[in-house]
Amino acid sequence: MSTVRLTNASYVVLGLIEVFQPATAYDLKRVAGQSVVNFWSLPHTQLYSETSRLAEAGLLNEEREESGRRRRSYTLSEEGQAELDRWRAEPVKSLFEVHDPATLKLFFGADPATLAADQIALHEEKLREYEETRANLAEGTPRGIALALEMGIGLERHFLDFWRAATEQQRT
Amino acid sequence: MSTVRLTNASYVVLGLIEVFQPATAYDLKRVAGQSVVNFWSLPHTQLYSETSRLAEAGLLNEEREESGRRRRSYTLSEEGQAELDRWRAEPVKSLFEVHDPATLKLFFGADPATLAADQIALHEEKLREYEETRANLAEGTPRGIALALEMGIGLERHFLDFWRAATEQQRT
DNA sequence: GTCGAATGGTTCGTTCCGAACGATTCGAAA
DNA sequence: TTTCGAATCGTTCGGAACGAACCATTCGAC
Repeated sequence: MSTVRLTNASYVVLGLIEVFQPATAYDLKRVAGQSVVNFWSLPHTQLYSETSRLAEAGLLNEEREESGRRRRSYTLSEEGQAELDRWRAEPVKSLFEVHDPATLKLFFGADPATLAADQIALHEEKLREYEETRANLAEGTPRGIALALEMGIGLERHFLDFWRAATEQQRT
Repeated sequence: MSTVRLTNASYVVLGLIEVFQPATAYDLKRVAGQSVVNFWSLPHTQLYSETSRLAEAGLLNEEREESGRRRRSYTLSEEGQAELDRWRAEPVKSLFEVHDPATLKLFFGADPATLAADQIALHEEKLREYEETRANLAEGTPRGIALALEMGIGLERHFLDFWRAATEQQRT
């Protein structure tokens, strides 16, 4: 219950737990993998370290199975809920950051057409995934979740347009 | 001259040095700040650690001023050049990753309109920057650099559209 | 010539990342 | 009803990435 610095990764965990509690790190991993990592990427191992960090800080309650897998299961504590609510109401004054290995290589002189072929295939696949998710969205899905999905779909379309254009211009 | 693991950050440094050599970490910081960090974000301190890491590995030559600031100035070594060329020719099999605090908060239930106001202002500012950069682009600018800039501009437009739409839908 | 601001440069503690691995559970074939 | 491979579940660990904080040099204005 020492004070820890809360990062965006912390709020990923708190936010997911709020909805899916009680949940194990593995539960979070599965659900994060098709939602939140699309605009806040993190490795699954961080869900393990972050949950125990937050439990130690008193923002999560931890309960551990006595036998078998000895899973640790988490729920939001009152402090955790309060912290999450506080964060949610607070404004955001910074922009996104991107790590795009393909554009990086393009920038440093790699052949656009070669890059484009691979990137187009990958982005198409991703777009298909998103659209499937959207098709399966339940009735009462919160607005924020639906909006975030639209964000991702729009992003994929943008990248697809970009790489397609990059191939075409090749003839100049 | 031990072997180090080369990361994308390493190629950011190698790629920039190739063009601007001889260059100090500070030189890289300035030039990176308005180009490469837009699609491969990194803190400026990493340019210091990465340059010395690469010098130690023999991919950069380091020369240090004897007096005053005692700046370390770097040039590409033959091995560095070879490594960069190898990397440039190698295909990219992965997609971008994003960290967007605003979409994250949106996803977890923050008010879209409130977020949108701030985000629109920030993205407009960024877009203005990009367009200024484009306006000042020299004649013989390599194609990759121009393309990467278009990528960034398109990205900003996408985010602007998204947040504007998010505000409008508010009335539903 | 001095003083504040801008520039230049680095250190350090923490978080993030991901390869690698080990342990349970499940299902199908023997 | 064992057994073996695949899927699931969970964690460790070393190194890269991050960013706050700080100090030093140089510049410009008064």
